[in-house]
Amino acid sequence: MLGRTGVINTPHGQIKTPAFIAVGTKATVKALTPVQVEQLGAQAVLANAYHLYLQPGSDILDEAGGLGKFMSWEGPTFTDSGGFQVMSLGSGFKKVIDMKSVDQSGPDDAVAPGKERLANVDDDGVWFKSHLDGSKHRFSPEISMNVQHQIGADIMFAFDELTTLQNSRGYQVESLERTRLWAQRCIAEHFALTDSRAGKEYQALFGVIQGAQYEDLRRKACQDLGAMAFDGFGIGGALEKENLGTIVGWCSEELPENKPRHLLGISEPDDIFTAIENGADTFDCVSPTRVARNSAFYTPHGRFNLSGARYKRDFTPLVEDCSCYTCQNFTRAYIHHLHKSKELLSHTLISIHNEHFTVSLVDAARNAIEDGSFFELKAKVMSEYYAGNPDPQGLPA
RNA sequence: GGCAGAUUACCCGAGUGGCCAAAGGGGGCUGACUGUAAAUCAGCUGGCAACGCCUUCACUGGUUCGAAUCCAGUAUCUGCCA
Repeated sequence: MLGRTGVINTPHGQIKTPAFIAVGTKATVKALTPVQVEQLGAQAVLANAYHLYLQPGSDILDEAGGLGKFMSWEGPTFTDSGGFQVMSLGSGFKKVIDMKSVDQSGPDDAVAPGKERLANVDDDGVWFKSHLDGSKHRFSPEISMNVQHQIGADIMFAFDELTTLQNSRGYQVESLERTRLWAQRCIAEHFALTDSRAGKEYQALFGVIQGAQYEDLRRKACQDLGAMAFDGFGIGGALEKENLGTIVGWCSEELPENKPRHLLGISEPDDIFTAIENGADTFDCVSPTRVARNSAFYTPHGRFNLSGARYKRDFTPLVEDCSCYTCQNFTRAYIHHLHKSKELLSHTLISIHNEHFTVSLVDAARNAIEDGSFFELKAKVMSEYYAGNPDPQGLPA
């Protein structure tokens, strides 16, 4: 058991860990007001440097007084570095999943069929083609840090290269070394910027651990970055659901005990428990809100799609005992109707529920660690989540 | 009353002799979504005992080896002239 509880102190308050961080890529948790985000229980919000740099421009956030002030969120904030976009705009995330079983032998920089490559990596940084207007932009460790300092979140991430499962081991090694060098440059730039902004509140920098599914690479990355002056670490990269726990475990064993570990982009209930058990402190994920906009809702018995005709006359809440605003006030039939008639309120109501569900799950795990009932809770959650929905995603085996 | 035109699947709408159970939308149904190019994407959408059969393109009859497509009549609708 590597799971633990703790507290992350930020200029905008504490984060009790384990904690689920709501994703607000473009300085908004999609479809939700900050008041709603707070009331559903989220402790912090994570935005994205690449997106805010393109629109409205990180200088605007700077002028506004920083991310929190700009979006009127008073709690702690994070920014991702734009590293994820190296992959998603580079190889095309959607197609990469499809290609998993198709082509393992192609060139490492292969672009999915029918996709235009919008990012190209070199040792110094990345050329991005804006997904908004096609204009060309340069991101590097230094640029990412400057952008993130302008955005002004409490916790920032180092600029990294996220590889895919299709990349060869050779490429993973090459990429990992690039990410290591970039981490050093991020720290140097971060300190330079921190010095030049004397008097400002302390902002933390997390390094990002890559290394795909390879134990030696993961451990080495942790040792390398763990020795650097980071305030915490993100565990990122291509990982299959089955080895998520194992990989997080390797990282937790190697990384400094006294620094927080954030698992990037994970939120399915089983994954959360696996990750917490293996030492992850915080999480973020787009899933609760994205899936909500496509009408799927989480329940203790699995994830279901509210667009189904079977909910047309279902006058029960999304989840019977749920304490969220949505479940306290609305029925499945009503939200089904909103979704079918394309009313925007469906996005809001389901997002509130899904975020609340995920945040609460992590909160429950935290409490369970404290009173020693973590494994009991995990067993209960896991068995229930799959009982009503034996194979919700074809996983796990 | 006269002249001209229209009628296609749940809706809109292509198709004017065989490659047509019939393009394309919409709607409907199902599924996917894990550091957000995602209010997105994919599949299905006449019936069936289903690699084949049956019933459909307003209705009735006809021409033809073969008709959603051509002809005649009927019905309804739309313009213009009275």
